[in-house]
Formats: sequence, structure tokens, C-alpha cells
Amino acid sequence: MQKIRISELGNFVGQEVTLQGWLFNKRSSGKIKFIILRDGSGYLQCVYFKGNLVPEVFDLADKIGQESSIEVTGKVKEEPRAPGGYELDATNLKIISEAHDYPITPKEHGIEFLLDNRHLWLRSSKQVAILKIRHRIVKAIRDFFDDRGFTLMDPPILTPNAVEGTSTLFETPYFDLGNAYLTQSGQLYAEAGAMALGKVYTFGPTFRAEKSKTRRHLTEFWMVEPEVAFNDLNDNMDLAEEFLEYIVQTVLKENANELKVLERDTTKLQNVKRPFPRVHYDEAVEILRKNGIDFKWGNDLGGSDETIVSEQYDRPVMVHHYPAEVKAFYMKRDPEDPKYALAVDVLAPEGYGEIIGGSQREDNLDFLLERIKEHNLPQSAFEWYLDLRRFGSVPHSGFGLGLERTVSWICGLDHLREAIPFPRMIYRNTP
RNA sequence: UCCGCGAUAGCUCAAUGGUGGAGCAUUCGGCUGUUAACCGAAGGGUUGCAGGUUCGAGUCCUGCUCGCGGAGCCA
Repeated sequence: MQKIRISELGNFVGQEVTLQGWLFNKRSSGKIKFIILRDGSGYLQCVYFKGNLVPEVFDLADKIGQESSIEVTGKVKEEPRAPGGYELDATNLKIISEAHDYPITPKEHGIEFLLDNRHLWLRSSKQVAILKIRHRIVKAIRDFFDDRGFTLMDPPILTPNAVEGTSTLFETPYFDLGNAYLTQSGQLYAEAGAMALGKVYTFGPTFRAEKSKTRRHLTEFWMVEPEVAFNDLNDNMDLAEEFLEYIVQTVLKENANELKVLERDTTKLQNVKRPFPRVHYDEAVEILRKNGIDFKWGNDLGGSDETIVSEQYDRPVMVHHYPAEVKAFYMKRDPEDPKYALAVDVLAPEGYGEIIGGSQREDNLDFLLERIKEHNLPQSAFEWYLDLRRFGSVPHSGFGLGLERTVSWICGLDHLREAIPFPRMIYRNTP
């Protein structure tokens, strides 16, 4: 038997085919029964007329509950009323495995219940659409860098020390070497890679043990981090905006159906085209004060501050030249005015906040040594990192993009937990 | 960690301090074009846990547990 998926039905109009999948929903009206088949590639209404079938097949439809696995056979028919454009004039029905009392019914459910049943919730149409868009974004990310001469380089996940010192890390015993920590960023390793390969990117899971309890935080999330030798802050911003434009436009082109399922208003995504506005930190402060915020120069932008700044524009906005005090030790200070770091955050529109954080890195050995001292970091742990400045140091820049925040923004979700198949949050690590 | 809100049927929610209900799901019956189908019927409850106030507590009070939203921190 040839295996056919619902997404391929257009090639089989008028032919008898067999499909395998799960019972999404069913309706009956006496002598006619409608079975909605779901196979991961789409949805198909299968029509069972009593007059066309042997009684055993017609009665079989009564036995099966939602999410039973089934095999249907019938003739493919074009049907303008059907969401997918096709319908099946069914001639046979086989039960592969019966399901009864499936917990997630077609009515509303609370978030706690859905998260407890995340392994089943993934079968819902919106979750399937999100998973497909997440996949497209991952593919777009890899295509973007692969097509531009970058090499993918995987950093370690178990690391001996904190990259930025400030965040809390997950700790785990590591044989005779004391404790190891789950990585919160592959960046320092990416810098080593950039000195070897010129242009690299890392892409993998990262971990933050901070007790953040908001819609913008997970304890385990995915991050992509490009790092480029000889790029300065402006090159870095050029790369970031081209990158985001590519991701968003690719999803718009390839996932129109999924965005429709999610009822995403795409007009604001259409705007995501270069150039993005570039706003100096001082300008951002001015914008906040004009909007009645009593903002103290030198502070980092909070979530609501970010929203106010991004609302001034119709596309992502890049805020650069943050006060060095609030930024990480490895960021290069502006030679013109060292109270600023050559840092950039990209804020997504519609209140989605920071999706990219990046900077030009400190490439001067002496300055970097000073920073390590100022931040009370153990120099010995960074000797390898300092070697990158001892042996052929060059200006270089990079940034990190949070995958789930990007998925959440593009899909129009109200919480990061739906942007990853099995979210890990402060009060939940199951299923 | 802090602030706020909540926990009642499998699920989503009602119930003035006075006999705990509805919709969906489930089971049974009806319907030849339904699309969160519809119509009729049935079963389904230690009201999160522990104490207290009261003639009487789902409802008021105290503590605990769990969850949700937000802040800080960050992608």
C-alpha cells in the first residue's frame, strides 16, 4: 500500500487512497457520519454514507473516541467547503488502536491542565502550527548563516564557570573537579571559534537558574549566537537586521497557513524590513521621559520601558550604546566615551521585548584584565579567553538571539511556554 | 525573593452565610451535509489540605500546599 499524507491529496483527486492518522473529531447525523482525520500534515473530513457501506463499517465509527488511531480508505474529492480543499468519500474504516476519554476535548481548557497534558496538547492544531513555525525559524537561521560563509560550532554545555558572573547557574557535581555549571551562553567559546574560522555561529540550549516568573522567561531555552572577526558594532547591527528580516520574511512566505491557524495579524510582520531604526541609549532615555517615565540615566531598560521605546516604531528597533555599568565585562567600551558600551539590544515590536542582545567585544588585553578585576571574576578561569587577545587579537562582534522569544513574537503568543515543545519553568519541569 | 489573584463534577465555570448547578466530555436514543454540529435522556461531588467563628460554611477568619499573573533579572 502506498502511504499518502493529507498534505499530498491534491495529487490524488478522483482516486481511491488509504490514509493513516488519528480521529480529530466526529459528527453524526443518522445515516451520515463525518470523521475528521488528523495525520500531522493536515486535516481531512471523511464522509461515511450508510447507503454506500456495509453495516459493520458504518457502525465502527460509533466505537472510536477522539484520538483513536485509524486507517481510512476512500475516494478523494475536491470540496470547496473543506478547510483543506479536499474531502474523502469513505469506503472503509479500520481501527488501529481505540482511544476513550481523551482529556483534551474541543472546548476550552485552563493553562495548568494543558501544561500537565503537554504531551497530548502538542496534537492540537495551534500547537502543531507553532511547532511547524519553530522548525521553519530554526531552518531559516541555519540557512541564513550557512549561505553567508559561517561555520556552525557547538560550544560545551557543561562549563567550569559563569560567563557573566551575575546570573545564577544550574550546578551539578563533576567527578573530582568540583562542580560544573550548565551553560548560560556559548559566546566566549564562539569568540575562540571566530578567531579560528572568521565567522561562526553556535546554536543550542542554554540554562538560567534565575527565579524569573514571567511570560518572557524559561529556565531552559535555545539561543543562536553568531560571532564575526573584524566586525564592529555597526557591522553587528547590519548583520542583526538582515538576519531578522530574513527569518520573518521566510516564515511569512512559507507558513501562511500556520499563521492563519494562529490568527496572527501579519501586517506588522510585513513591516520587518531593513533598515531598522537605530536608537542611542540617550535617545531612548529621552523617549521614556517624554512619555512620563521618571527614568534614571544609567539604568537598564525594564520590560515596560522596552515596550514604550518599541511602540515608537513599526518594526524592530536597535538600542545601542548602553551605559557600560549595566553590561557584561566582555563588552568593549566606546573609545570616544568610555561610559558607554558598544552594545546593542534589538527590541521586537508589539511588546515582545528584547530578542537580541549583542556587542562588540573588548579586544584589548589590558582593558579586559581591568574589567575582570572590576567584576571580581577569577582571572585564572579566563586565561584561555585572554589568550584570544594575546595571540592576534582583532575587533570582533556578535549577538545572541533567543529562539523562543522569536517564535513567540512571530506566532503572536502571549507566553514563551508554548514556543517550545516541553517548557522548563521555575515551578514546572514535567512532563 | 516580593506584590496581587485563584483552587467547586474528567474539563471550563456558576451558586446573597440557609437543599451544590450549567455547558462540554462520557453512556443511551433521534436526525442524509455536519464543520467547537444539533435535539432528548441518564450517570457523575469528602467544594485543595488542616484548624477556627456560627444554630448552620463552597461562601467569613488563620495557617499550609499547589497554581496563575506581574516585578526584579535576562534571551
